[in-house]
Amino acid sequence: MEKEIRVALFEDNYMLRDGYYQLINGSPGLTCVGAFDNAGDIIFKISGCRPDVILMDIDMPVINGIQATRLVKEHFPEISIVIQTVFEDEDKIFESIHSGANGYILKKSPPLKILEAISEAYQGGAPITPSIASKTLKLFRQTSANHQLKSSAQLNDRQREILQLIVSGLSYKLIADSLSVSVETVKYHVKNIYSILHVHSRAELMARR
Amino acid sequence: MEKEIRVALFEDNYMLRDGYYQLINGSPGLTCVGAFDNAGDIIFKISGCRPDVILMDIDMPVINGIQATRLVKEHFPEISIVIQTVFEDEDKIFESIHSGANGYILKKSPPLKILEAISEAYQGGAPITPSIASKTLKLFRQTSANHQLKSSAQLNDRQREILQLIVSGLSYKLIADSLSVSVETVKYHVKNIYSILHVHSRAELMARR
DNA sequence: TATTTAACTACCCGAACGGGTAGTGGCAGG
DNA sequence: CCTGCCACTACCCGTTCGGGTAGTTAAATA
Repeated sequence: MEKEIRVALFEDNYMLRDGYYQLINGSPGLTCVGAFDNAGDIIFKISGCRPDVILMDIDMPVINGIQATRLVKEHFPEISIVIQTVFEDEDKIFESIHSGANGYILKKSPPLKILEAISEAYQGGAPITPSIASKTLKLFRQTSANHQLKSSAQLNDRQREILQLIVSGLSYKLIADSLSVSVETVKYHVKNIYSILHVHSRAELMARR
Repeated sequence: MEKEIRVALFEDNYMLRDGYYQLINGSPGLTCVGAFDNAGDIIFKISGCRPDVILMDIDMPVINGIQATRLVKEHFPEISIVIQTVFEDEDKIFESIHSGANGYILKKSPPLKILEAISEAYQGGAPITPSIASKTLKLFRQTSANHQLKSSAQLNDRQREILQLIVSGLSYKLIADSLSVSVETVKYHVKNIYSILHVHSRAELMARR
């Protein structure tokens, strides 16, 4: 018999975590080597139990599943991570993919599907719920389609103008003065820019170029 | 008689502003075409009075003299700006120079020196108090000396490591987790990095590269 | 051994930021 | 005329940042 797949679990809901734990350990070929209710200090936790696959809840206290995924992938790129969520939120999917997650499934998936997802991820596959799959395709069309002219394409003139000032290191107030509009207006545009480019801060914005 | 030098005044202290106004208008060859107690909406104000030289207080409400200078230089690079301050603060000098100011003098300078500074700035000179001059030289040695290996030289290993994560767009919390240290420690290092590189935010930091 | 320095941890506070919601006026197309 | 869209303004709220201050520990130096 070949090696068992070592699985670690991150899920803040006690009932769910316990359920998954039973489910995994009850499956031949799978062992749950760790179950945690948050992803704080996740690198340390991972170092302790050395999983092959991580089943990661997306909504957790301390740091969320996406951030946690990014961290793990930085230190242990060989570990497969399956992100699990209740939502089919477009942004969450986008971020999950970009955080390096291998799969993205819904919590409402039947237990059998979850076990399949773990195995599939371990074998190098990309377990994805069909409804998720279609959304990722849509996102890929939007973004990696162009990919380099992306950054400031798909922005209108005003947004591009403000983006320019943002990346010059100016604050809302300075941008507002520079354009002779209110600070609120600047915030309005920046919000839209963030949303279009799928970032959430100046730092992320500037890192993406 | 040649054209008079048109001077605009930004100074929040009423007494001083009035004094300067009298001083300038009392000098042959100089006209005070505007005196304001703050630099809010400065582009509009400047557009209204079209000065050749601006005498700018560094400490003002709404937006400070350095920010104001940056704005003016963006829109009217031909206007000469003399920054005036009570402090000989190293950082302020550094920022003033980088904001594009033409001169930097102390408020305690005698009136005659101030008038000279205005004329000198108008003629393309760089009026600077001697004590300021020596500090600028020191700063230049530190920074523009290297200029491109600057950014991460003069930082130690730990600081360079954290800088790397900062420019990747990570938050304090994520950096902390990534390095397995406390958020406070990360803040500590970032503070030092900012201080060394003379910036005050992620945005400025990333703009400088 | 005493002193100093570097790296780290911690707490505090005000300002800036991110994100949500909502309302205005103008202009285009139905 | 109504509807939708767009640029803009505004307010709210929770979080993050930036910066000041201070205390700990360990190593280096005197």
